[in-house]
Amino acid sequence: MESALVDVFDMNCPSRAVMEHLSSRWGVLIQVMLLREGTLRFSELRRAIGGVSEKMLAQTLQALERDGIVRRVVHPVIPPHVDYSLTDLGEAAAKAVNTLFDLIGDRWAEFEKAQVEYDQRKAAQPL
Amino acid sequence: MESALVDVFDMNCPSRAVMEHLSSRWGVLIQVMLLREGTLRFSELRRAIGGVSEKMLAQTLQALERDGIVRRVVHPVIPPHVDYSLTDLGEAAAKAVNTLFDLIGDRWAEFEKAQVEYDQRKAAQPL
DNA sequence: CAGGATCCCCAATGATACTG
DNA sequence: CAGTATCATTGGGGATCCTG
Repeated sequence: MESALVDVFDMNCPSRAVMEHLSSRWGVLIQVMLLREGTLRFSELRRAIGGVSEKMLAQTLQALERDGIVRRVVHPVIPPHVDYSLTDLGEAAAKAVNTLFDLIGDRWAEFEKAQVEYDQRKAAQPL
Repeated sequence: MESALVDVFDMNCPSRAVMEHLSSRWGVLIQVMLLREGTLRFSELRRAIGGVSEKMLAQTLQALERDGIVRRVVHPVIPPHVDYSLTDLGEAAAKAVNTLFDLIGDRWAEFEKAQVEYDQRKAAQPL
């Protein structure tokens, strides 16, 4: 069971911020991509993750690095070369996130069915 | 392996939206709370989840209901009584999300350590 | 009690340009 | 290449009031 001192349901517990980094829009994609590929450069991540801006990628990577999820390795060469990979802690987090991805992929038909039925129910009751 | 037709790394794939609902700020808290408690009323959820507004709770619950994650049962009484619980699909999702919560709780010391070290590294290099 | 409707605003996000 | 700095935008999100 979880420590009583770390309560993510408490608005002011710092764990809430970490949870938000882990589950953030770009954070989840970065984690899963790094879990699959092992190590990627900044520009590789940018290309792999559709729609992410440089700013958001850099910002999200920094948050994840600070939380100990992502490892950042700078190779002192010109032009610059920076590698990103998951820490041990990050791998554990990424695996959980990846479970969500698999769930969506594996049971996609159920998601679509639920959405269609919901929309039909809504459309059927004007007021 | 996952269907090639469901690619969350593709900006325009509808699965991206579902992933964002599942991992949204309030979505993760709702899922875990319902996983723990089974069934809760609107006001119970509101009280259980620190800092959520009525608007965001209603809005997030609707998104999760549409995706087939949350089951909404209305009891036709006065005053109104509405129960929320997880569907089978929702339970699978919630378990994955709960893994993240446990990770944060169990390894919180590592998160804090990483943050402190990151901040020290930053402070050590003025420019 | 469960939410719908409104108003409002700040912060997250993105586009662009620039630098080591 | 790997970012940082700046600026513009908007819509997420909250507060409030109202209703079945």
